[in-house]
Amino acid sequence: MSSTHTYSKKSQSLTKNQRIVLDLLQNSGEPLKAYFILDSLKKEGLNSPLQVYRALDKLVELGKIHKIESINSFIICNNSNCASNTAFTICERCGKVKEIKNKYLTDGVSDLVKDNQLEITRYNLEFYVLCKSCKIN
Amino acid sequence: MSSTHTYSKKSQSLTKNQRIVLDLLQNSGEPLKAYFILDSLKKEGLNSPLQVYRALDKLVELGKIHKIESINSFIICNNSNCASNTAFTICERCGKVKEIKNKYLTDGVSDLVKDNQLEITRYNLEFYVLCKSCKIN
DNA sequence: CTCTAAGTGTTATATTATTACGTACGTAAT
DNA sequence: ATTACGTACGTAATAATATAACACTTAGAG
Repeated sequence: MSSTHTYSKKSQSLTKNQRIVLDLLQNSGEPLKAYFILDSLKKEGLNSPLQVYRALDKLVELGKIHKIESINSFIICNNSNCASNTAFTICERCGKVKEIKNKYLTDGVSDLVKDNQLEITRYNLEFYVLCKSCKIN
Repeated sequence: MSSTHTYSKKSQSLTKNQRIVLDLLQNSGEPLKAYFILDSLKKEGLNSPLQVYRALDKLVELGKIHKIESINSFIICNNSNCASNTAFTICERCGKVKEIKNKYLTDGVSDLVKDNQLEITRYNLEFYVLCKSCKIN
């Protein structure tokens, strides 16, 4: 028999602010900066940096987005279940960022580090590259 | 034939500001923040953030120090020849940072990434860990 | 000596992020 | 139904991090 409740738990769903920030990042697909997000969502009712940062913090915690530390930007997560371990390439010339999905890579890194007798709780890998189109032109 | 010039390049020696910033990081061994460095070196004649950032930028470029992006801090380089590729562990509990020197790790990462058909120009890896003493206590 | 690249010193300002405080609201225990 | 609690919200103020612009100086190559 199913629950008599017809509504889902609050903890399963995002709040309005979290939702609109996530949607923006989702639609963009690119890394966005906090204050850009703020400007973009002024019309949705976001008025202060803190509202943005709180939403971003929560979304990072949930693994729905990632922070790219070296450019102070946030990007939608392309994978599933990578709340703690992330890897990106960033083109040095055009700035394009991609999340590295290759399981071989991330597993391999984990193994290498484990061999080094470290207890890893999470990691963030940022590879600066020359992307294909920038390599050509 | 080789050049007839006997270079004693300027690039071999650091300027005063670069020197005192490097010395501070060397003596500290810990990651330091730019404004902490500024405060610490007021007595040596550093008066503005820009003086610190310029010295830091140059030292990073020379590979003598590294920036740890996720904590906006700078640390003396423990290796040699790692201007472009760096890897750190950061303890989640006590904040202690160590540069990973294990050649096996960095070579391994390079290989993994090459297999992934990326042309890497440099990378920065930040592993959050529980360090030995924090694991015990 | 002269030219040039790199560095300096200073002021002002831009960018990124957090503290502090009070309010609102959903959930679970009483 | 009332209370207590945890989480999120809104707002103002401010802290922390980093760069722009400008004029001047210095070191080294030629």
